Amino acid sequence: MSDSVPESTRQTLDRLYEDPENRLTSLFELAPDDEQVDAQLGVFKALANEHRIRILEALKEGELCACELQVVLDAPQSTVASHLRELKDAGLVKTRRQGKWTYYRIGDTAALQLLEIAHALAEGE
Amino acid sequence: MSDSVPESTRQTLDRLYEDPENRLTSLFELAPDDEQVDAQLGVFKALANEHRIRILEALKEGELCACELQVVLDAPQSTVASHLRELKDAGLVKTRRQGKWTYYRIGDTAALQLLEIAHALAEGE
DNA sequence: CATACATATCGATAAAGGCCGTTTTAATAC
DNA sequence: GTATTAAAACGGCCTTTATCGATATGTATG
Repeated sequence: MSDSVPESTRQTLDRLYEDPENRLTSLFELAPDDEQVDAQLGVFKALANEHRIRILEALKEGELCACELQVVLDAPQSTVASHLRELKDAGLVKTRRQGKWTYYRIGDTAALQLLEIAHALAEGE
Repeated sequence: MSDSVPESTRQTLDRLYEDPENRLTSLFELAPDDEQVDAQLGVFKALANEHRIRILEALKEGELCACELQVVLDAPQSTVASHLRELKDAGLVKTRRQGKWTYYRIGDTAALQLLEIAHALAEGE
């Protein structure tokens, strides 16, 4: 495995550690597998937008249809629709169709936990 | 307050509810204040990147210097440095300078909670 | 002082994401 | 069937973010 390590890196590590070979190995072991990172990334990307955060906050109190969310966000229909699509794709909201209305609700309480923890974390700074 | 509501919205709500005026009011109350959303947004933006997630995962086990994180990420020095800057600005990591090395560590255990919850959430899909 | 090296910042380019008017689909009522 | 309305998808334009070589800054050592 150490064949893939550039010489410059090896030299750096040589200077830093008694046992560079061992340290190198443990550094590589710190990398989580791609699937896990991709999964986490999908969730955080879905949350990394003001409109989408506002949608989830609004849905705390219960389900709302897309047209109501347009009022909450004060944004055009197509804009709101695309954000709802992203939240749904990420599994953060679920939908229920009733007649011509589509109702959105929180898909997993973990989504609310994320919002709360992020809020608390930012407060603490 | 209802002066700021477009006529089209009012008409939609008229069709939907017995007491549209009341419903409109409660819809507006669903909006959290800008500061809270900004704070949450800052956290999620910082987490919405594969390299930055990998950095935090690597720091789970303890502090690492920037040069070690270059090995973990297998990315150029300037790229890693800019991600570290973002994580620091977001309060997700803290730094300690020792000689010419800068050591990075998790700034708040809430950061690790976010990673875990996001992972679990995505698994459940 | 000069040199070496770790890290930080700058800046140009490339990639990704967001916005929103328009169009299409789907459900309902007549 | 037509008309109406909610929601979804399309597509062009624009803004934001990411990348990474080059340069600057900071910190040791001789």
